Amino acid sequence: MSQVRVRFAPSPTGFLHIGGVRTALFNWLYARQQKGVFVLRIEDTDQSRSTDESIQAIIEGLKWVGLDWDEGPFRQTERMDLYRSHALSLLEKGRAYWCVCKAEELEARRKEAEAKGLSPRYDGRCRSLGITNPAGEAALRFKAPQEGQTVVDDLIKGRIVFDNAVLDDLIILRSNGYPTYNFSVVVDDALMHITHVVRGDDHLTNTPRQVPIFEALGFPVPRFGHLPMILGSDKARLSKRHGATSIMAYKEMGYLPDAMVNYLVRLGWSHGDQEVFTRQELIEKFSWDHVQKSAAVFNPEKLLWMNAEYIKTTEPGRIVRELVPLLERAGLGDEVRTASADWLAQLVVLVRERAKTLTDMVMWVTPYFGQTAAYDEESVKKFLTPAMAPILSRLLARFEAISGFSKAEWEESFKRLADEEGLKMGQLAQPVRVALTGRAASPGLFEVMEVLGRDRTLFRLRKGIERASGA
RNA sequence: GGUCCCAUCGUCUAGCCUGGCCUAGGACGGAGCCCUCUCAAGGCUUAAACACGGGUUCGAAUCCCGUUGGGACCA
Repeated sequence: MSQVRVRFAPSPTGFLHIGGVRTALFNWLYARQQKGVFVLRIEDTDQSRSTDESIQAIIEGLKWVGLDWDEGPFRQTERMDLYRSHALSLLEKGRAYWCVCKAEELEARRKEAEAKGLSPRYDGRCRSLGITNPAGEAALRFKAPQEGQTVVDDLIKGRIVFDNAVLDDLIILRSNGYPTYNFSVVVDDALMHITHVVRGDDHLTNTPRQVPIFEALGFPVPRFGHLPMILGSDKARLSKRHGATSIMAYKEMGYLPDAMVNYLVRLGWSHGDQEVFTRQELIEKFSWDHVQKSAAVFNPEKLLWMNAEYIKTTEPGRIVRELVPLLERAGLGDEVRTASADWLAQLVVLVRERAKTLTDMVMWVTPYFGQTAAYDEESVKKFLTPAMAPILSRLLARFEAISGFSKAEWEESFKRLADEEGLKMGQLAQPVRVALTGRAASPGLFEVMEVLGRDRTLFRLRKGIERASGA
């Protein structure tokens, strides 16, 4: 058994799409599992729509989700000679012919055929003309088989039979000298020795057109696999209307690449009831026969849940690394630089089960930087009332009386005071919470104090008392 | 129009190949309860699906045929 070689072959006409990432992911998983080779190929034959920025976006996106390729990126525009020479070799072999039909004529005949209720395929009128040296504009057409069947044993859909009688002689080289999509793909896949062509469902009907070309060229025909599409909530093909579709948009929104990969792989693939997989597990457990045949609706809520799972379980240090750039962007650069790695990790642990995204986390983590907390006015009004001031002062006095900081000790002291004042825990906790964090919602009070440390806890408590009694 | 693909809770899916263990399981989301210093997280409970119609069979979500409905491609 020869080595598995798979490829991801996007066309660079915009950002890297979620669907593209999933196609790449399935190929990548299979390559890694089979100790095979993952090739990246840029299908930029359509030069009018291809841009260098898009190529960068593809590379950037794949890197972000950690899908590394072993060969490439190859660009079709650098391989034009190959397509031309192989097209001409088909001509020599008598498997292709020059067609001098004009575009307008073809269009007219197509309409006519359609009007008669016939299928609008090329009628093959140049097929037997045997043109050797076309005078004017001419395209090269492939002599497609006209009888028999083309059978594709699809990795995902199973056995599919196509009648060759419905195939027409498709153009492989346009009159301008450029190869057509169906031809360049075949040449590339053949020359790159791709063993498994795994791509979107939308290419399924291209397959019976491509298989005879492999054969005519004398190349082995690869296995094919067609992945179902990803749909939006309205079951239409996923598009901007459904929200973000660019993979990098998810980075911007604070998603973790591992969460993204985990969510995407579960969109169409399953392993019993398991939802969360390490990357190693995915590589080991992935299999084509558990890939769903039908299209799947992209569900942002489940992705969000998945991301929260990863935020909760990923090693804090790694979260810190992802978070720091976002904190810098939020204007906390100086504070972050003076903070220790351990403290930042502690901070992540403090808020991690409340944050569903890294962007979320920035919001949760902000109050713990700096000497003072920014007050949320509504919370202040509600909890830092003049009536609370004397009680908070007594709390401050007790805390000050304890040298050093011990969570257990401070908590005990806090509860005793609440008890003596005839207050429920919550009645005392909320004002303190606002004093310490500026907000009415936060992690557990004593964990907050621990992260703040003794000095800042006391400082913020004093500030809170000032605020409650005066201003 | 032709060819091809697809069809289990709102969504992702298990089960289908190798019929009975399925009064159809899990997950997200929803509802409710519990926990609780707030917000979360967590725990428990709950509603919710085999597209339809025929066959085959003692028995069908599972096999076969058809219908319907989606989708892709070719233009």
